[in-house]
Amino acid sequence: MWVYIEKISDFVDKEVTIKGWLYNIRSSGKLMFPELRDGTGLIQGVVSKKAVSEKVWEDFGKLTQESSVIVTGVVSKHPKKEDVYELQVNGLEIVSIAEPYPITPKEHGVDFLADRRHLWLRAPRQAAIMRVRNEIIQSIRDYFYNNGFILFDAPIFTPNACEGTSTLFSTDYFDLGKAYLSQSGQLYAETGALALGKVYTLGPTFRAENSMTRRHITEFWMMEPEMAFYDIDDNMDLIEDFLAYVVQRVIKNKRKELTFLERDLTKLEKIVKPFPRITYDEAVEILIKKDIPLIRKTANGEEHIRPFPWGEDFGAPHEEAIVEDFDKPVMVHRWPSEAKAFYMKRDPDNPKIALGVDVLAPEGFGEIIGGSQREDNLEFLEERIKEHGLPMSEFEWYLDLRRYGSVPHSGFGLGIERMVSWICNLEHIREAIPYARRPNRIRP
RNA sequence: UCGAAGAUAGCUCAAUGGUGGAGCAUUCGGCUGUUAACCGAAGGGUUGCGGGUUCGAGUCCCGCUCUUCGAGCCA
Repeated sequence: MWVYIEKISDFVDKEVTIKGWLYNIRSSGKLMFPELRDGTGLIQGVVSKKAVSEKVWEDFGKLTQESSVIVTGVVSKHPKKEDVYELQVNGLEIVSIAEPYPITPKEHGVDFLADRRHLWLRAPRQAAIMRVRNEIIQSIRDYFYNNGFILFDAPIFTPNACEGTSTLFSTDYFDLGKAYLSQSGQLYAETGALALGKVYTLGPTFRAENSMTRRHITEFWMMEPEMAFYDIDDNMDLIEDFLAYVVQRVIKNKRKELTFLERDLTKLEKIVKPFPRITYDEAVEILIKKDIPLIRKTANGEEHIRPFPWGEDFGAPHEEAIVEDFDKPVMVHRWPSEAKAFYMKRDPDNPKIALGVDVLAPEGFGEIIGGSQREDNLEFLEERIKEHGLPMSEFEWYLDLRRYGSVPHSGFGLGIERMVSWICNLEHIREAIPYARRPNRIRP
């Protein structure tokens, strides 16, 4: 009977068939130990020369790394290791002998591996990450489905820029001139919220930023919920409830994979409600207390400005300093409006403040969520579009949301790959998606 | 875009300005509990590209290309 390796413990002392690939093989005279993988896990086979036919013995000798095989044998417990199973092999059918495989069980450089991403994904580590990614996305879909949200897919081709055109990829669009690849589905999600109440988008987004860091890719998946009649505080309530749900569910269902990735689960287990909420003002106080300067690049080097001046956005060292005292995601809210996007609502009590919130993941993973209450006043929004030099005509449909039954509403955007990086404790975002697109890489 | 480091065998890396090596991978042989198995042998190189200094350059100098790491920008 054909079984998958992840279910192998249900078949102890039974004969089973495994269909998969040879991951590695060791031999010791009259014994061979082929390691088999089938996409769901790894299992070690034991081939004893006296227990198998001469043909099976010889065929095992021909196998190369990643050769595809159908192996039959009896499942047994490992003689020395707890909760580890082996396959006492009695039959082998060779499906295909692999050519010399470039990715050996030894170490490789990241560029070498990235060139062979289509093969690298077969590695147990990469497969574990992909399983965690799958669980994260499924948790997100289940959370929103079970909480009354409607999946509302935003278009990828867009005519306008949400926040300036310098970071947009463009392409020709028939007789209509340029189309841009979406860098956010938010504006469309807002239309969905006013149509359906609570919606979310989940799809690829694109940023033409020449950012060569461990936290950036040019094509990434973003999940953006948008809720009518939610204010900034309702928004933060949702963020912490949602994040805690996803993290706890992934720990529960993907413990084996996270353990394999050497993730410290005690740190993830602490991700439960409530999360710390601090205002931008309080965050600046922390920076001043810790004497973290604002660093400005100048013609002849760097200028260190202290104390940290109110109104400036935070960089990596600032996020680090703010988060290091907490072991949960930190929600920093009520930002200087100057530094924030045109669609964020101004604080009615203080026009210098925008009702935005950034969520900084612990352990130095930085921003994983950006959100806000949206500007719902027609005149204010028109003003903001003018201030940002954006073409009013492109936003008429967006402004209609403020003309026809405008309501307070809020939402946020979560970067899926940053979430995966954080939960798996990855050193680089390139491992968080099957095929990472970066400024210097578009293949394979 | 800026800053730093780097590019040598299929891979990961050594080599004081003086005959380019090792481990792994590959091929062959040995071994009845291996697990990044081990032991023995063999094959494998235009030292990223172009120029310069020198009796002599992988090594020093100049230019270019590419990679990695960091910063900015952001999710």
